[in-house]
Amino acid sequence: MIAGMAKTLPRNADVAEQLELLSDILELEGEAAYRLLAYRRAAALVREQPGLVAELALEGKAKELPGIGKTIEGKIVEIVNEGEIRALTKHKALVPPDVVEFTRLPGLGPKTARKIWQELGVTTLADLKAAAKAERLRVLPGIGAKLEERIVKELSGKRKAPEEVRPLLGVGLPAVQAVVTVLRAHPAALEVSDAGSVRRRKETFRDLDIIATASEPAALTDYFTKLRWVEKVAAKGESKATVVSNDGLRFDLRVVPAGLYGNLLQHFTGSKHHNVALREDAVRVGFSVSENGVKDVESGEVFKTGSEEALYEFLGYQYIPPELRENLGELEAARNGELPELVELSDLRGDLHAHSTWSSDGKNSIEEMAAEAKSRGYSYLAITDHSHYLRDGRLEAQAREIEALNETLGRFKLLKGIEVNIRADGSLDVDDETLAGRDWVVASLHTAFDKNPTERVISAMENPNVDCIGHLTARKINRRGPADIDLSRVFETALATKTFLEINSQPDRLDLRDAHARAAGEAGVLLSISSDAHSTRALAYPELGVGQARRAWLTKEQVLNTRTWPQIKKLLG
DNA sequence: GCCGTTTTCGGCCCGACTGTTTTCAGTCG
Repeated sequence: MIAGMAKTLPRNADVAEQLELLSDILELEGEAAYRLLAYRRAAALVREQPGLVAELALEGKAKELPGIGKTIEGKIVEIVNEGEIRALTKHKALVPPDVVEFTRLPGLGPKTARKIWQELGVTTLADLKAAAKAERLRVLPGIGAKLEERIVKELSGKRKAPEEVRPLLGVGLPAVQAVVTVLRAHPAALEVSDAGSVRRRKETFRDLDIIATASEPAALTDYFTKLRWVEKVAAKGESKATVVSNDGLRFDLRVVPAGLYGNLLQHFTGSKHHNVALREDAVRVGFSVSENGVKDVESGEVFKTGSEEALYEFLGYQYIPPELRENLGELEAARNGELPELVELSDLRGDLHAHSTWSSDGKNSIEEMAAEAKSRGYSYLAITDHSHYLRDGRLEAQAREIEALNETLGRFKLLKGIEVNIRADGSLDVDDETLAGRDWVVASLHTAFDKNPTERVISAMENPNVDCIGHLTARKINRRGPADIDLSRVFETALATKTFLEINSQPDRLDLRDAHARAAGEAGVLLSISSDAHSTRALAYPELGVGQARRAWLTKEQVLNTRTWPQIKKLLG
């Protein structure tokens, strides 16, 4: 690329999408499965990278990522130079676009879609529905009345939203924790745990998984389906049930034999990619791993365990915390005994981003916020009300209130903070002299997210009064995508200017997100985990932020507010 | 197409469920 040439590189999501589409199309053409698997793995990997994989590909460094080789790297370069993978352009012309859509229908996979297309000449969704209605699909071997019926039903329903909305962790986590608590109290229950993506603290989820052992499995399952908030029982057997709650959340309970609890908890915690990689590793040393145990292929002996820890140990790994189980390097690190000791919620000593009624959207007074922070065991709380509500002498009045309260709070300290806006031109909406009088200054983007966001953040960091950047990309999960921030430049500037970055714990922000926070940590940037609370209740949000920090492989040392306020002050220089 | 604590060639996770079948392929997680 020519130096200085402003060329917009494709986002990782776009690269991944092209790789996935290519594999879908090739599969419909009958291509060998393992090439497709390689594309799909590469796509999944690309999605989870913090930096632009396209940039790495241009430098010839994308193939250092496990799962990307010379060929796929070349395809990514094609996306940069020509907008699309050449093979994708070519093969798109060979397979009717609707045939790819066929496979999105539940129960209809690539093999069946291919047969319908090739042998019946059906190429559009409308034709497919008509053929199913006219019972013309059942002439094909392997297709019967049931599938025809299903196709008609699926295609008759109102068009589903193009992308399914996944509920937020902040909604699912308390919900699943409440159900786990209720089930544990049942006399038949022995062990009960959350599982699945929520246990891994992934930012959104599809359903909520619970694993249990019980003296009487049927009794526990039955109790589960009769809890008062259950609106619908979608499936129910002796040891497995699925229910939908009155707020639309899907809960899955599996009651498993005690002797297999470790194997099954591991299996149902996932992620899928982690489990696949773990099983591949095991195959190489002669073990076959499944939810039913670890089988020694040669002797036929099966290792079953009630403990997840024992399972990882048996396979030759350190115990891998659920938050790390994404096949992003944790297996290798665990094999070598190099996993980091992850930060925990109880490590937090204070909160550096919170609002009070001085911000018009705040629900509680400073006094109430302080009492709640104190009761959480914190030794400090930064009140960072929005700058625009603190004009015309209100800032001074607020400061006096904080000072007066500090007289009454013993060793607990309220910090005079402020959250300033980074304007569209990169300047701050509060003058330097005012900022210099505050203990703690957070600067955030709140508007014009597509207007030079990187430059604006950098110019804010270069102001010596700014201590921390709030919610860096300003995304709102399911509502607004992230601003296009050049992370490596931001990290570089953060280190040079001694500015911290935040993991904002608001359920719909979680910003920095996991991959970004991991990259920040690797770059040596310290991160604060803060609530951005606008009410006393929201001071509990850092549980979610700590989840993201753990997914980002962060240790206690890499998190700023595991320190006391005097220690932080020293770092501010 | 990718990759190596046997390997640069010859493998590539595992099982449950479903609908279609008389023994299994395809789909799903």
